[in-house]
Amino acid sequence: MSLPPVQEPSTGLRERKRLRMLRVVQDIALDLFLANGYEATTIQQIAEAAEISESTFFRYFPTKEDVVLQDDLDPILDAALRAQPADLSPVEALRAAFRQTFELISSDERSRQRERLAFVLEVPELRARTVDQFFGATDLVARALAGRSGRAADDFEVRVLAGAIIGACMTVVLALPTAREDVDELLDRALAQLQAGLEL
Amino acid sequence: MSLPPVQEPSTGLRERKRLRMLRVVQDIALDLFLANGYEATTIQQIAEAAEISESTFFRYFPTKEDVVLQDDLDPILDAALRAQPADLSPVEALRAAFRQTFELISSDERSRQRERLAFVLEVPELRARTVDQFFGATDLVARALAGRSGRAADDFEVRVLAGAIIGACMTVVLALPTAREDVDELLDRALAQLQAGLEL
DNA sequence: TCCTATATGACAGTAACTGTTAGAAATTAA
DNA sequence: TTAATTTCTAACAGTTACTGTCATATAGGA
Repeated sequence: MSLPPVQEPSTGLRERKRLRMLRVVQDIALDLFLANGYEATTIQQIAEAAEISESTFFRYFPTKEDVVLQDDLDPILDAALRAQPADLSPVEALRAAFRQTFELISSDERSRQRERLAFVLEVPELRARTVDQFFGATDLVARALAGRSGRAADDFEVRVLAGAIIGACMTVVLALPTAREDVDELLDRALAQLQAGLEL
Repeated sequence: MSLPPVQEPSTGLRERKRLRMLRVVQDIALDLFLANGYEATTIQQIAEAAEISESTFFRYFPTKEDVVLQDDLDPILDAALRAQPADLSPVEALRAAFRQTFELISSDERSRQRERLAFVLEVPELRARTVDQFFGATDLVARALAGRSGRAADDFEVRVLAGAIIGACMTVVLALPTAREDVDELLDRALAQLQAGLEL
């Protein structure tokens, strides 16, 4: 089960070369950041290490932050969630979607991703950018809940429930860098707790 | 019931003058932002309009964002939450704390605050900065939950529950600009839904 | 009233971007 | 293969947020 690129259609040499170079730049940048710190590393240094111009850097990534943040996981999770059978409960569907998505990440890539996440959470500038991911995820879950319950996606109660679910997942992500368990196991525990009710 | 300054101790003339000027700058800056847009408004323009130097602006606010974001509400909410009687359920305590905090805001200030919130949510740079407020709020709630349930604040289940509560509140904040109801009413509805269980 | 501490303004400098332009490389057509 | 066209790239100048330094001014205390 290999991880397919999101947009297959444009498969010219130029596009593939660009994509490959883009990943290389991300890799080099992360190494530099981890070694010398985020602020201390300039885009000029990244450009020099990757042997591209600063112009090209900004054509690849709109901001310095995006060189760390950009990945293709969101649409994959989205697709996985939509692909879940309709008779699953919303939380069950989410649990399954998470599991499938994380299975796509190979085990050597997994430690790197974990390192990246820890770094994102500890750099204020990068951590801040995760808001929109949370908001987007809430939208996603709200739509899934709406589809499975027959209510509107902008229904207040649907949105509150979606927010509670994502909020719980959020704490898992935060706890991850210091936890010894795997992501999917912690997510599973959190969602199971929600399914069982909110009591302590 | 007037809104007391957070740090009473340093009440020198210099300090009061500084604080008053700081609020004036915030007010002028928000007007400029609302009129011309966040990015289009430079710090130079704000400084000129407020008749201070750019140096002074940055001595007041560490970043351009903070001139919009900085306020004293967080410690007040914190104090209100701590002041709730111990026999209230966690969610009940939170509802009461919210109600008390919002009562402190006078009605003419309230529309201004609402305008500000809508603006913060629509400017990516400002919206991004709300993450840490969410994380901080989750910590706050986790501690409150821990204190009321006799469990540790870093207990996994405590944190998941705190995350779910804050996640639900988050959707309320997001819905606020387009809602006709008041904040405290919507928060109350959301928290009541959580208390009743997570079903739809 | 003098002395000290702190706030302020002016200045120079850095780094993240933005926009433009010329040239190189890849795609398409002949 | 060659020619025409499109698209990617490098180089450059310019703007703005932000940092650090230094001289000056102003408030608080003796």
